Amino acid sequence: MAPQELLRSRRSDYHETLPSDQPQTVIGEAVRKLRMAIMRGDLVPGQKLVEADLCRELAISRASVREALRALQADRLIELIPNRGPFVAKLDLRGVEEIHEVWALLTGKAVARFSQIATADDLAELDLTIQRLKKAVKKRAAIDQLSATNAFFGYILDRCENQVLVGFVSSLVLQVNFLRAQSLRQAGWGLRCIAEIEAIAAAIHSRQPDAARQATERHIGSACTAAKQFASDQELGPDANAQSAHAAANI
Amino acid sequence: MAPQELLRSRRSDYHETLPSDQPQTVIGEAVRKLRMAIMRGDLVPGQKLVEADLCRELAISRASVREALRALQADRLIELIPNRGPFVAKLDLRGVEEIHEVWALLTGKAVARFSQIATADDLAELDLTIQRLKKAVKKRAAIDQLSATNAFFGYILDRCENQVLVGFVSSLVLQVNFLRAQSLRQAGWGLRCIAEIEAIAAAIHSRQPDAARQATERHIGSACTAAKQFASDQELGPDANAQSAHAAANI
DNA sequence: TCGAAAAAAATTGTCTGACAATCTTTCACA
DNA sequence: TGTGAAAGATTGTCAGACAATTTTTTTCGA
Repeated sequence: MAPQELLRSRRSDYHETLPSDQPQTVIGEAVRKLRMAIMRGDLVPGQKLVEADLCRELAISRASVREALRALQADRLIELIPNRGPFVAKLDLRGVEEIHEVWALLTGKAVARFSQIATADDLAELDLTIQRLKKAVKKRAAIDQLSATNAFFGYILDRCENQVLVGFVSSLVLQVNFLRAQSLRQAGWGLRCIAEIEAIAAAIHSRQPDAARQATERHIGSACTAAKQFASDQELGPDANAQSAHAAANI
Repeated sequence: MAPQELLRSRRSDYHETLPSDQPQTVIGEAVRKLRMAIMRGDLVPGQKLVEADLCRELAISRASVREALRALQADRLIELIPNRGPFVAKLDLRGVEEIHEVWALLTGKAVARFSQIATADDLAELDLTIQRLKKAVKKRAAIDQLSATNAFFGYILDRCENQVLVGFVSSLVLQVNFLRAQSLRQAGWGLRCIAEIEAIAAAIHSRQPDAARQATERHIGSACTAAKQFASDQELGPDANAQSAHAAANI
């Protein structure tokens, strides 16, 4: 009923950082908008989407909406249930754990390798992102904090020379981003985050791949703990959907 | 021009083993068929696909074909180039390496965990798949050999309690399967494969997670070496496409 | 004869409209 | 107060259309 306004192109989001392809096509644009809406939490997990509504919101045809939804489905951002339509993907506790587990494994690998091949410039660059992170935490700018964290790992991933790895990590980040955004607000998380990331950086600086990996896994481990507090754990049965759908009506 | 006949449902393939969802919808079925055609090599990497042809082949509408293609695109099995249409994804040497690298990492993790939690029944079950593998190698049944190998790792992955991990590995296998099928024919690969997998099994039996992981990484490492021999390395410029497209005309 | 320019044919991106099959909601009734 | 049937939504899929773009073919001049 009430327009959901997925389309407002609130730029200057940290989101731009991650996936920025396919700008030219209507469908690519729709995928981008929907992805952002989900990451940002405008689209609530479990919420039922109605194709006709999305057509209106995005001002595109149903055929295009459906193509976009297919793409999102493959990213596990939405579920397409036959004859029932698309739902924003929901993560239970276990799902959050699984994602973080793989995330830690992959990122740990990237960090370990990075610590072996990083140049002096790389290290300096990395330290800059840590400065950014500190500033963001100090001024309690949650979004900037996420952005800086992403920049830190993004820099490392970009240099690890494995696009497959980068793609997988991006996909995982996309899936839990809406939880991360919430857990950021948790008291004390900012400081802990700084400490953990500095530990990683220290290990990298001293060229200790294994220590760097372990530090990374610890960091993502605490991110997991934080995220789990916000995961829609309760298996409330069929009501859950209706509920979140309602919650989303007034985006 | 000449019909490509993607549709012939050559069953009793090992392919059924891996991805078997969405049977009920036209699009899901199309995705399945296209996936198999690619894995099997009926659709040559780099080949240009024409939507209208696919409509004819699969006997479905263009809208449906396009939805299916979107799904395949997300799996990196095809590339969708704006205004130029879909192409069967091509892997260069580096791509093959990257895939195997991540594959080894993820599978290594799964094997390590499995070796910690496997029950006696699990171990027995695992040994059965090794018997199957040996039989397949002995009678030089390439397909059965792949099937048995998949069964071995599939069993382990299924028990590792992480769907995300399983999903990623499946996706990777899908992408390199057509290469694996070729490299199987390499002389001596069967025996080496047996030896490597037995090494993994031995480490699992003796509950040595780390040894098991290393053995796994070694195995996938040699699979990578084998696969690389068949990867379309040569960057032949624009002709490459035309060429493979032609090659595929007589499927 | 060879390659560039122009014309023709194919193909893609996207939309509209349609309709049967399948959910959901509503409502009357026991 | 529950329940089953009717009415209303929504999805799955198709057919057809058309501008924009790409590819192929044809035409021509050097």
